[in-house]
Parts: sequence; structure tokens; C-alpha cells
Amino acid sequence: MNLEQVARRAKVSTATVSRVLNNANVVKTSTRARVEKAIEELKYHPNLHARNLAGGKSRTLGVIASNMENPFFFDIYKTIESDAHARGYEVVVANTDYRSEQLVASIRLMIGRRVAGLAAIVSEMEPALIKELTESRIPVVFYDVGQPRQNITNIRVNYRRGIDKVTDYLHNMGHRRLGFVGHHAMLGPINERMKAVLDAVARNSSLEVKTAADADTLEGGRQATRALLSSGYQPTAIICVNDVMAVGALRELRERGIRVPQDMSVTGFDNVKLSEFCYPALTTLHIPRERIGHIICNCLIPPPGEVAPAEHEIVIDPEFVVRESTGPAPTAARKRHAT
Amino acid sequence: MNLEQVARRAKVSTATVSRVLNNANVVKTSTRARVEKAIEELKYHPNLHARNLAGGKSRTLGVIASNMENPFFFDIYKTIESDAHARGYEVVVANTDYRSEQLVASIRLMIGRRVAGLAAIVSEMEPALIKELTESRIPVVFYDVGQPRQNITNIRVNYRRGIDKVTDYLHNMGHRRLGFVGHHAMLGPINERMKAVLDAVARNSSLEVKTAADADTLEGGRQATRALLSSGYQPTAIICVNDVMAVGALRELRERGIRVPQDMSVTGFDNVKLSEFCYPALTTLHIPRERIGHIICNCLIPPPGEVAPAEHEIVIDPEFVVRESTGPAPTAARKRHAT
DNA sequence: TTGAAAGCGGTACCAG
DNA sequence: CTGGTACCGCTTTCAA
Repeated sequence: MNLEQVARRAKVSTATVSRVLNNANVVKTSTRARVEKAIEELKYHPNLHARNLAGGKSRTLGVIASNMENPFFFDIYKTIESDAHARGYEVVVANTDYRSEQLVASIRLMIGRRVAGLAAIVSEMEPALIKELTESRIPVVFYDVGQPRQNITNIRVNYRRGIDKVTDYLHNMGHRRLGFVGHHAMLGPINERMKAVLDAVARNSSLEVKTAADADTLEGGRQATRALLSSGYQPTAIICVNDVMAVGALRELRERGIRVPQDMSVTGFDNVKLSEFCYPALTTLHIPRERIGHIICNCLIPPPGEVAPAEHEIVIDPEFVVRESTGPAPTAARKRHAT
Repeated sequence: MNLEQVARRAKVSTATVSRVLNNANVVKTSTRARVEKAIEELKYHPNLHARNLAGGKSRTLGVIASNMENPFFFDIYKTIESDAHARGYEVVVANTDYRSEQLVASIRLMIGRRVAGLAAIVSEMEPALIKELTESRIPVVFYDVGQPRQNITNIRVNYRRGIDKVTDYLHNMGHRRLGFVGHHAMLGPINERMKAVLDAVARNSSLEVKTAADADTLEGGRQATRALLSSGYQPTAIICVNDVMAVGALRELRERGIRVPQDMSVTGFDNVKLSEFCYPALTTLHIPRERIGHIICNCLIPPPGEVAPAEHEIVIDPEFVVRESTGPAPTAARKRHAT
């Protein structure tokens, strides 16, 4: 089913059919009606590949994320999608599962699709890829990774500032032995979060910390917490790399009969909706996912007439949100009681 | 950057470049090397639109879901994606947000992309669309909606059986006043779930029920529960249309000081991972999302050599999973105490 | 083993 | 306002 058949049935040329398809308001009403009738009768659906090929432009944005299962990524994606739709763009997504081979495949796929812009919300990233992207001339926004370049915008979160708020808070509450639950993406921002914790501990000799890592899922958070505690280490507070893993931690603690926050404090990161709905509600750091989505879309779809904005970097400061999962460090007496 | 430029640089014809791109093992090794070098140097990325257009086939699957934010949909999607990748297919997704206008747009988009197969995991669905799809000749799998047809496979869940397990269980536990928390998709399976509850109540004159609905999110579950209880109605058990909304219900109850399960029982549906991690863990009905994903993929990508399977329908029975969110109905005495 | 050329299904420019 | 037609970038015979 193609243009030509429609044209034949409507007794016009393919050019005219193309015109009515694209709302060129130069077609006589009667002709247009005839064409539309033919389209309807033939159940004609234009081939988008042919369109993109002939038209040259794609009006499609690509979004690549490490783990769409984590609401953090999904929230950003959702904002991008609705902004894009509002401007008449489609968006295609790809998951990397934190695997850089998948990242490579996804990026090639996006380039192959000739997307009009690409957002990479990923922790893993090889320099070679960045180069490849730079040379592809597609407008790109990286979240958390890479360097600003010609056609590359960078959004980063000031993890150090965020983590410092957490460690200061915990320290003031009397916590000295900390645990850190991370996930298996050992590059980029995750490491930054972990390093920030490590540094805070290094700055303060009264503090100590042990870390554990597992998959970026509820189950992963639980397993990492289990590993952390099974080692015999007895922290009074666990800092989790994100909210999802923190909810996993909460479960492990519950099953061990460790009360939160009386016996153990737990913190998350991101402030996804779930962090308010779990029990106890998580103390966490808010990252404005909608704002990030809007920024990305603005970079990728420059308002008509304007040129793509010059290379630049946008830094975001996480906001500390105290809820129910944290409290004063248990005293020896209370701790004994709990056991 | 196109085939021709690569061809020129490698001093071969475009046909040859195409051959090395497609791993046709007819190219002399030395030639192949020359071409690959050129591709590398030029950072050439084949235009997928041109490829699809010329090749005719697409090796991509379309997946349309009502709400990817709900892990239920996402789990199915994820399974489809990994199965598809294993067989060398791509998959593109679309969200409808339960809006049938979005569904229409998404389906047209998929047809326009000439996907090799389409999975529609949606609650909303207009008959006209089904017809349109049937006529498009692409293999389709509907979850929960529509009728089996020529190129259409149907997967459905026996909601009635599932819900009956829940209502029987609750009835045996002494519950008489039920609440039902649903979401705003008033067509298809949701209605089936609700109708099953209504029917169970109708069959048993000692039972009564009131319903409330809101968005299919954590917050929606909370709001619906709030609405249900604010009306003055005092159920002893709340049946939720799915786990996500049940977690929302849990929060509202917590904030009202209503203990689960002592003062109120709560049930979910789907048995997503979250149902084990929330507190208290949810009594729910398990729906095998991975199995569903596999089935879908098998229908859409028939093993090479075989013809697409004939029209058929697959029915799934949910399995009842009892956890901590349900218990005996509170006695009058205990109830008074709680207040 | 390689090249030439005919499409694939549209778009857009140029005439009429 | 409408038709003719030269591409868009790649795949795929058909010959050489």
C-alpha cells in the first residue's frame, strides 16, 4: 500500500497525495476530499522510513537510560516525552542495563535512526563513544557524565554537596559507623556518590564506613544490605545510593528485626515517589527530575529560529529531605535492648 | 555520510560496501578490510530508514502499554525486549497513559514504522482500531482485550477466578464490608476485576462493597482510599485493582492510624516485586509476567520456517499469594480499641 | 568476487 | 492548484 496506489484511486498524482498528507493548504477542497476518501478506503498508512529518508529530517528524539525500571530514570524520560510530544516530536528509548556494550549498541542505533537529538542518562560511558557522538553532529545532552563540547550539553548533580548534607546530619545525630549500599555501576556518578561518602569519612577520624554493592533493584538493595551486615560490621546508619535500593535495605532490616530508625538510620537518594510511600518514609536527597527533563528537551529542540545553544554545563544541587527513616544513633543501652 | 562516499574512499562499488555491512561472506578478505577501514575512518553509520525501506523487512517489534510506570507493564516489556534482542530484533515502545487517543496515535505510528509484530498491553481499545490492525496484516498480540482473529493472538487473565479467590478468602476471614480501589480506565479488564468483585457481593447477601477510583499510581491509590473512607463507609477490607495502588492505600491507612492487617485487610493484584518490599507485604494475586512476555515474543517472531500460528487465545489463571496485609476481620471490641 | 542499475515509498522543486 | 520527476541511502538481482 503506497502513495501511488492512493494517487491512482483518487485520480491525482503522488505529489498531490503527499500534499494532503502534509497539510499543505494549497490543495483544492474537492481534490483533498477525494484523496482523503481514497486514503480511508485503502487503509493507507504512510511509510515513515520513506518519509524520513526523503525528508531528511526526523523529528525524533532518542533517550538512552541505564535502568528504566528505576523511577528516577523513568520520571525524566516521561517529562522529555511529554515535552517532545507537545512540540510534535516522537521519542524512542533504549535501556542499557548499565552495560557499556549495550550503550554502544544503543548509541549506534540512535545515530542510525538519524535522531534530531539524543539524551544519555547513563552512568557508564566510554570516552571513545563521546568522540563518536561529537563527530556525529547530533545535539546531545549527557546527564552526569562526559564533558561539554560543541554540540554537547552537560547536566550534572553536585553529589558531594548532597552527600555532605547527609553525613553531616548523621554525624550530628551521633552516628559514627556508617554503611554504604551502592550498585554495580562502578563508573561515573555512582562512584562519585560513594567517593563523597568515603571522603567525608576521611575528613573525620571519628567516622568509619563499609560499603557493599549489588544490582540497582529492590532485591539488589536487600542483598547488598545483607552482605554488609553479614560481615559482622555493625553500622548505625546506612546510606543508600538511591531510593529503590534503600527500600530494599528497609526490607532486609525488617526481616532481621532491626528497627528503623530506632536501631538503624537509612537514607536514600533521588526522592522518587516511592520514598514517601514506603515504611518508614525515607530521608533522602531530592533531585528535580522534571526540571532535568525540561532542560534536556530545551537543549535538544531549540525554539525555531534559534541556533542550538553553545556548549555548556548545568549543575544541580540536591535538596535534603528529612523524613522518618533517620534518627539519633542508638545508645548502647537501647541497642542492647533491641537485641 | 553515505554508502557512496564509503565506496569511493574504498574504491569499490556501493554494492560491495553493502555486502560487507550485511556480512555477506562473498567478499574477498582484502576488499572487506579496505571497506571496513573506510567505514571506520569516515565514522560511517548506515541510515536505518534507508535500510528498512530498501530491505522491505523491519526486524523490529512494537510494544504498546497503558502505563509503563507500573512495574506490571514494565516487566512484560522487559521480557519481550530481551527475547527480541536474543533473536536479533529491536523493539520500540509507546505509552498510552490509558488515553485512547494516544492509543490510536501509537498504533498508527507502529504501522507507519512497518513493525514486524505488535503487542498491545492496554486496557483501552476501540473496535475500529482492532479492525484497522487486522487489515494491516501485521501479527498482533492483545493482552486482555479484543477477539482472536486471523493474525491476532489473545492473552487473557481469568480475573473472575482470581477475584473469587480473594473474596472467598476474605469472607472466610469474617470480612463483610468490602472496599474496591480501582483506576480510571473504565473499560476492559479493570472493569472485569471490579465486576468480579461486584458479582461476588451480589451472590452473597451478607457482603457489601463500595468502590472508588483514581489514577493508576501510588498517589492515585492513596487518593482513592481517602475518598472511600472519607465517605463515612467503614470497610474491613480493601481490594485494590493492582499492587501499586495497594501500596498507595497502605500509606493512606497508615496516616489515618488504621493498622494493617489488624484493623483493615488490603489486597493487591499482579504480585510485582514491590508487593514483597512494602510494609506490610501484600497479599496479592500473581500474574506471570515473564511467561506472558515469552508467549508474546513467540507469537510475534515465529521460528524461521514456520508460518505464524493460527488465531488462538491463551488464558492465564492468577495464583493467590497470601502475605501480611490480610487477616481476620476486626471484632467490634478490637475495633473500638483501635479508635 | 565485484559492479551497474532498478527499485523501496516518499518529498519537493519546477513547470504548466 | 496540480503533475512530472529528480533524488534520499540502501538492498538486491543480473551480468560480467
